[in-house]
Amino acid sequence: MIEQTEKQIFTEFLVKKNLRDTPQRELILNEFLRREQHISAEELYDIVKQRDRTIGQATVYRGLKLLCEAGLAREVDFGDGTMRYEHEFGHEHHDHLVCTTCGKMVEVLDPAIETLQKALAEKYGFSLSNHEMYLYGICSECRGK
Amino acid sequence: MIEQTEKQIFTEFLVKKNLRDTPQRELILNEFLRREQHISAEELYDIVKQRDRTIGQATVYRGLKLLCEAGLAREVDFGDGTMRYEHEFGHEHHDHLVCTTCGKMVEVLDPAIETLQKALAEKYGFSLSNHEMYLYGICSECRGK
DNA sequence: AACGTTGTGATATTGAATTTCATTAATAAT
DNA sequence: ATTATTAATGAAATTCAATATCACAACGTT
Repeated sequence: MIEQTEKQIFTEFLVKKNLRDTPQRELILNEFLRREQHISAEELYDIVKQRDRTIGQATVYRGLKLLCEAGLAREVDFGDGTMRYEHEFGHEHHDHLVCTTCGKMVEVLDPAIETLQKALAEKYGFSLSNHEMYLYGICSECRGK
Repeated sequence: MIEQTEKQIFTEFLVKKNLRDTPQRELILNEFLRREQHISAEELYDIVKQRDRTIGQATVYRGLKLLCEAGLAREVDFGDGTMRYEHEFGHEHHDHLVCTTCGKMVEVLDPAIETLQKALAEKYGFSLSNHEMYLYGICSECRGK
């Protein structure tokens, strides 16, 4: 069961960092794992509030940060002023192809591009640690109209 | 003289849009053109204030928006919560290679990557209109330490 | 000069994200 | 177990970039 593994990772992370396993953190983790879409801290806050009326928004922000540190979540910035979070575990690195008309988002990966990126960085003496690539265009459906 | 050309572009843009040529807009344009680095609205505001003590910050924000619309500036988002602006005119499209240690930034362009990006988008039925690519790594100087 | 339009600057507002801090809960020590 | 220690929480305040509001000023036209 994958979720089991992710919870294990989180628990191990907390232990290693000398952080505590709290009901709030469990709840944040569970609700985050339960959905596959990109989600903002505020959206997740609304969701967890339904299960724990007293949870604070700061706790959700803090919790999502922890998930990132634990390698379970990753920040995604679509440039609309709100940071979103996506699953990291079980999802290989990928880039994003976004339709500027309907907002549809496709996760893409091109090994050839990845290789060239590394080579490009090295050409300038950089050792590449990570990258972000967002491709913006119009999807076939939107173009059909 | 390049600046002349850029001012001409701006003037033509204002005429075409039925907007007025004001001293504030001239000042914002001039001070923006005068520096080559990426600059934030707030930074530019501090600069133009030295020449016009009464200029408002909103005017600078609005002015930079106009420069973007006129094709003279482009927004760059390094993900630190502040939007920066770079020259667009006379600067072909390029991507960014950023050192995560010292913050050094290099403008890069790889035609092979550009081609593959287009192909990748088309593979998913998207017609690519633009893209953003940020490569993060450590430069040779920082690695030497 | 009078009018309508656009621009400006001061201020207020927004909205995401973070900080503060008193209180509460989890862990460790006894 | 009880207590002491430490970390986490929640409410509220704060930060900061960016935007909106609005009275007033500058301009252009007739």
